[in-house]
Amino acid sequence: MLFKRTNPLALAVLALLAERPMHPYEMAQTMRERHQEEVIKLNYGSLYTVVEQLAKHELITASATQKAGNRPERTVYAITDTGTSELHDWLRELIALPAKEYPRFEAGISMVGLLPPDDALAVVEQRCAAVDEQLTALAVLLERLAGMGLPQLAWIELDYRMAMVRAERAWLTWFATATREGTVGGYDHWEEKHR
Amino acid sequence: MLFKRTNPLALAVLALLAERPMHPYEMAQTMRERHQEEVIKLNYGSLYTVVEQLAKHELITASATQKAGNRPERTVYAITDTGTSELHDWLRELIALPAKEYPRFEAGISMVGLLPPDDALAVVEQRCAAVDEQLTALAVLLERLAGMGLPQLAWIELDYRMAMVRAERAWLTWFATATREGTVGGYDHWEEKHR
DNA sequence: GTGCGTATACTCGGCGCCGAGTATTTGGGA
DNA sequence: TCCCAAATACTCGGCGCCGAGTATACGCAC
Repeated sequence: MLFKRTNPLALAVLALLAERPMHPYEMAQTMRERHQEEVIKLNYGSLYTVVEQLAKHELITASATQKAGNRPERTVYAITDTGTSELHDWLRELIALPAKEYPRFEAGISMVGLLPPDDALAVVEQRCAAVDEQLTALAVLLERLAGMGLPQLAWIELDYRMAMVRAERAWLTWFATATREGTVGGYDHWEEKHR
Repeated sequence: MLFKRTNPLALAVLALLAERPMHPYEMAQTMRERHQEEVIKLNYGSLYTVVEQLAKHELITASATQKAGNRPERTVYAITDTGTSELHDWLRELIALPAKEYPRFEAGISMVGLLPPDDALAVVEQRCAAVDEQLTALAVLLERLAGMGLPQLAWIELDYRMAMVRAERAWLTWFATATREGTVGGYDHWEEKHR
């Protein structure tokens, strides 16, 4: 059976083991420290299943079982050669080919016509405010990282997200004003239906 | 047990039944016709489980089991009052509150430093091309829908997506040139590491 | 030296999602 | 009228993901 590139957590594991051998719990710690959990969903259950999968496909191997002090045994894993090439291939694929995804907001906004126009306007304005907060939070974080002397490449994904969130913000303001002024195409029918 | 707003397919089911009673297979057909499957992931397995869940929570009810011709029995469902209010509440939540999501590309680009700069440039340029195709496909679709006389509200989610894809395209060209010219922060170290 | 909160390290049962598979019916061509 | 492809309508076993739960060990206070 071939390895399936489903859970990006497996990618993170490969990337971490490309640096140095680790045991699963340490991977989690490291991901936390580096704010990687912002980009890749992490939870313990998935982590251990993913590690097991990778081991089964020999992309990583249990390199040692240490016992530090009287702690329970820890299985330390290391990346293999096939693992390294899988890491690079997967990475290339992830960047080169846009994946079909289903953002929740798209689902929501596609049915906005089911809400009365003034309700719709209200919730869109709420989202505007929330998105503004995301934007300032991101700006603060970028400031801090740049201040720490980290190069842009180390937080390039935040740069990307900033651009995306800004674009959403712009679209939301457009839609809000178009709704407020009744200039969005089909407004008359919309307004009439909810009276 | 409370109903959990996990699978957006359940939202689609509620929205369809808000129009008129239907049996599951008909829901799928309708979603296909309206290109809703572009926005909300649809597959038969999930559809029937989701319908069952909704019925269990009395957001919908089996209103009849028809037998058209000699076809197998079909269970027709209808939305309830609690179902209708659930639909509106969920919709409001979906629009008002940005959900934490994990786009695959963010995961990929966050590790772009693992690839040698010229490899990275190549895959980013591949993505540029792919995104351009998405853009023209979207433009064609929008053209067609507008030509059919449908109001903008009927395809507002495509308008949103268009804005997002455009923003991604812009960011990609920026990153590509910054990589090509070596002006992205940390380039020297990146280039040096892969030699 | 004893108590207790926190960190460490992992487990496990369940549940939702998936999609290929099944069985029947309809429609159209030869 | 016989056959086969396409449409109709749903089923089911499996698998990946989840996150609360468990158990031990360390360190700090008093």
